[in-house]
Amino acid sequence: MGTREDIIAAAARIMRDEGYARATTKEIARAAGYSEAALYKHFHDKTEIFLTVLIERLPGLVPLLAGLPERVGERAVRDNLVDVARTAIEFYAESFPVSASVFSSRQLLAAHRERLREVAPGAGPGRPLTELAAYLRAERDSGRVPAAVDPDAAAALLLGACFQQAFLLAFADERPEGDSLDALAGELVGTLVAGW
Amino acid sequence: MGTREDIIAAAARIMRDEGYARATTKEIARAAGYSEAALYKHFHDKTEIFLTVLIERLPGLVPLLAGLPERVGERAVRDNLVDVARTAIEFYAESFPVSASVFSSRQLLAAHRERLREVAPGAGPGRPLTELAAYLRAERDSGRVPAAVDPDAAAALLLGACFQQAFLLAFADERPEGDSLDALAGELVGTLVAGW
DNA sequence: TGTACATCAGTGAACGCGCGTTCACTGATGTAC
DNA sequence: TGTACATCAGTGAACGCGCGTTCACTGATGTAC
Repeated sequence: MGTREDIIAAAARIMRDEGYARATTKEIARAAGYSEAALYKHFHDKTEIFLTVLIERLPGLVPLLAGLPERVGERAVRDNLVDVARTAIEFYAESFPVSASVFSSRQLLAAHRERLREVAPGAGPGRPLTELAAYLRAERDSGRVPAAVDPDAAAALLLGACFQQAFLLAFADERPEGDSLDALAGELVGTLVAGW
Repeated sequence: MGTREDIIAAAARIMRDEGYARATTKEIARAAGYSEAALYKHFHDKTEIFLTVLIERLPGLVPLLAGLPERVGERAVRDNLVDVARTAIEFYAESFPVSASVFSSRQLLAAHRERLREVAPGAGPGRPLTELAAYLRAERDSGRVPAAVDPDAAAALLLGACFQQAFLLAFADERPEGDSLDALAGELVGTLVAGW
């Protein structure tokens, strides 16, 4: 792992565990095992470190959702959705404290939006919804989901619930735990698809 | 409006419009029309100002949800839910940037949780879910919602979706706008209750 | 091969700045006699 | 009634601190001849 990666990893860990306010250049440098001055050999300023963490260290939901198209027609739709819900809750719970920091100033938010547009157009917090909706649409076309179901709204309901449940967990300073996580994912999906 | 209220209002406005990082004592004092020193006649420190804003200035969802019990058996359940969804999206969109700031440090989050427990036990970000679930349970008992519906999961789906949609709006720096807000609320509720 | 120079990751120490906070003070209002 | 004192909201100016950032420097590695 190179110096740059050390720095990003340290910054990500501090932001997640201690919060954005505690992620000072001094702390990041110390945790990474370099001098503060070294940070500036690899990044233009502190904002760049933060934005890099946001973009490079939080791919998270992409792997599972990218695999969804292959699951069309495989296993029960319901089981696929429970997988999605479980993963989404875990992902959001871990990333929430870091992502939320982007709202600490208007400029930071704007800079992040801009960066995202340059580096990974189409990505961003709305991406998972689009991908899940695409999966549901495909299943609907193949007849495994009723024609009347609105894929976008269904995706918004399920991922929205996961997002908020993760927020509530983070707020209470709890980690999503195995059994109750499975139960929660099952109940959300069960209720969503109750009429399908 | 007394000095204390002036200060809280100014702090709330700056936090919402500019972000937590910009809400310095200097800015708050200037916006409120007092000296910085005046802040310390009314609050112990800056954290207390912030926590007061969080607790006193964001009652938001309480009014509508408090009115829900009276609506049991009145109007269509679906229409009541659309009202809830519309209000919830607006509320979350406005409060998200401020609430998110609580994650900027672990201590701040802990202090807020503690404060909430002292001042308004039972309140907090999970409260709306509890209240909406109670409403759904009451409607279920009166036969207007199928017995098979899980009120907690249904409330989590609907309010979770509103919460995340508000996040997406805030992220894109957009305000929820009339027509599309109605449409969104309608689609979410329609999809949720499709099978009821 | 040795030698002279260039490059570059990384450092220790300092920098200025803006932050939250505190100080001694003012001036208006209330109170006792 | 006037007078002496207490109280208290609010101020201007300063404080120390920790922040992000920059500086001149080092020492290891690569390169040309």
